[in-house]
Amino acid sequence: MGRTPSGRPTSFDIAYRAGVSQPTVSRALRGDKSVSKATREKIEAIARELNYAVDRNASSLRTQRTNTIALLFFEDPTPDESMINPFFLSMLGSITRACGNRGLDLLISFQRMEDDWHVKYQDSKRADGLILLGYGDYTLYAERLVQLVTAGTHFARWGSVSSDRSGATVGSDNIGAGRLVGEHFAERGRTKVAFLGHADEHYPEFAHRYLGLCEALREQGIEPDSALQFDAVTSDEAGYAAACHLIESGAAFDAVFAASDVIAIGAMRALDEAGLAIPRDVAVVGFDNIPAAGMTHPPLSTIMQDTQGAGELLVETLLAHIEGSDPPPTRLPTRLIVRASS
Amino acid sequence: MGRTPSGRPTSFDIAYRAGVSQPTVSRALRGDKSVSKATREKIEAIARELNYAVDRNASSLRTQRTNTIALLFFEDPTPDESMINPFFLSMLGSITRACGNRGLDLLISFQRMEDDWHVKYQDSKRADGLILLGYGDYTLYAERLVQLVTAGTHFARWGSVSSDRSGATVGSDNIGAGRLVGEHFAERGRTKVAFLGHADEHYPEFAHRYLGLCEALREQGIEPDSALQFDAVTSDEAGYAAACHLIESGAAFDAVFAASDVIAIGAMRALDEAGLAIPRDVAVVGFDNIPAAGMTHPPLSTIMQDTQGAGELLVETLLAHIEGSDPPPTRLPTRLIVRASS
DNA sequence: TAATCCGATGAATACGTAAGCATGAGAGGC
DNA sequence: GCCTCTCATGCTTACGTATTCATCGGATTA
Repeated sequence: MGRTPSGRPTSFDIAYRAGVSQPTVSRALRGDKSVSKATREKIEAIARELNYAVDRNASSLRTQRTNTIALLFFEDPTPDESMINPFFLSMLGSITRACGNRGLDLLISFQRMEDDWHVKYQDSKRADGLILLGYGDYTLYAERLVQLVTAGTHFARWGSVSSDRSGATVGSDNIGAGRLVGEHFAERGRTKVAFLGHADEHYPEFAHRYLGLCEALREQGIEPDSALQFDAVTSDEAGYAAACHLIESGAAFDAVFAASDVIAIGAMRALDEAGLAIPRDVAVVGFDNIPAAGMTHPPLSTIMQDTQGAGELLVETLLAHIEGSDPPPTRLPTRLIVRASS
Repeated sequence: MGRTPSGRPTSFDIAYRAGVSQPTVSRALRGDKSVSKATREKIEAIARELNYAVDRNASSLRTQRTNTIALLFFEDPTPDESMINPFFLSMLGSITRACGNRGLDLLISFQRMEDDWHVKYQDSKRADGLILLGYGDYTLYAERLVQLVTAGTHFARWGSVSSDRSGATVGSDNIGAGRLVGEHFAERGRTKVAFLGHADEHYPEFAHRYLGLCEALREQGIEPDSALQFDAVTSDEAGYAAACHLIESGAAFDAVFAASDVIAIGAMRALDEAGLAIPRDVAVVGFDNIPAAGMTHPPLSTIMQDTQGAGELLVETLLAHIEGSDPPPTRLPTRLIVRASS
């Protein structure tokens, strides 16, 4: 009696039972200081008893905050839809954790990018902001970013840091990572280093990795040979194909730096089929430290990115942006994991 | 003029500009038949022009529907938080796609299970229902399921189908899959088949796989030896340990059926270290067909589950449940992928 | 003792939408 | 020429919360 006959209890029901008004219930449950301790405890007890939960839609409608962020993936169209880059899955894990720790809900979508992300998520009040995880042609992506910025959308993206200032950005120090690999090869006495991955503005992260590699090699007195760079997007097949082109080119090489582990795995298959021994004939280093990297034959040396920190930082950056500040881009350090392939 | 001075436009702003009332705007944008074509088009044009998006909180508050579902993971506590079972990641992909196709938003959480999922998601109107993906001790999980059922929560879970009827369930035909493996080994002339994975009520999916294996072997006149079953949860290390126990037991065996690919991968390492050749000395078959299964040495034979169909079916089942029906449990067929390990 | 102030609470309202009911203008039948 | 019927639209309200403002009893101060 005295409450909604059927269905979930509302703050009015709690209020009725506690002999107070609805606003007092709202205040009590939100921890407002102005509610006396006795009243608060009474209300909390009743709320627990009735399994009461604040209606998030009503709450969000009133406060204009959802405490939800949307995680969106941008990717090159692939034939196999079900494959998700393992590296981004690891990011997904760290982002979910970062959100969980802050009491934020996480909405995810792998849908191909459309024109209206800002409309669909922020303008419709589904989320307070967006986190963008992308791999694929950056120049296509960049257009959308500009749209988002002009629409006033709050977002933080993972990617190449220095390319421009379209919104808040967090990324690995790709140049530094490339340098690590270059130095590593130089130490091992490798001088003819091939790079498998795009090295142009369409894939700025890959380009930076290549740039760092070249810098380090030059510092060691080794002149990198641009004829040893072969385009590849992140896929097994692209890695295989790029390695085949490298082999067919007839150019001499004793090391391969693949712009991602997935590329490296494809490349190792090609090298193997060509009768080249790893690491004796060719040292191979990948990028991302995906789980599979530890299971190849031989196990793949690779660059580990700080996915844990990345998730935290992306969420933190996004929240700062939502609060109105303009957080500076951040570059995260990387680490070289040396395994048997190099 | 005539609209909210700053901020997003509302249906009232659209109405004002179109010279109609707010309800007409609402109806027009929802495709209500009772709005004339001319009016509808006018309203749609203005809405597009103003970048109008329906406020989801207001809409959900009014309709009591969120068009959102929550995807929750239940798992055994692991030391390494960042590792997510690759099989479930593949499910994640198919579920996101299934949701996307239906215009549903997907909320995800990997948070350790708490007492109040129903409160947190359904009672608070964050989601219309839940999809539960779990691996880990089922008996712990089952308690929560009962709570959810008694709370009237809408949910669909992935898992062992026949164990009980706590809510809507979708799962693979694990017994049938076990039989496929048993028949496969029998064809290959293997008679002493070990099983790595729990086979009790705590892990009913694994138990069914074992059951199917035993059935098939018996039909081929081979009596399965329960001394060749060794417990293992899904982890690399558990698989390695189980295989070591098997080897140390001194029992003769010429085949290993691992309850998951991750277990199989750990087991192959142990077999390798023990100097046993795969498949010459021991044939190995895994379960799940994770991406890494194709990259082991030798490539791992395994059971492929229909993750694509599973995602669709889970979403479909959940929606049916939300609509009030009580969908029957569904068992999805599996397929044996024969690679070099068997 | 009267003026003041503070802590705790209640009354009223706004957030933006969707749905039920009422209304009015034509169309058609007789 | 009147009545009914349909179609398109407007009026009003409810969804459940959080916030602003007003209130009121009691404690504090001069």
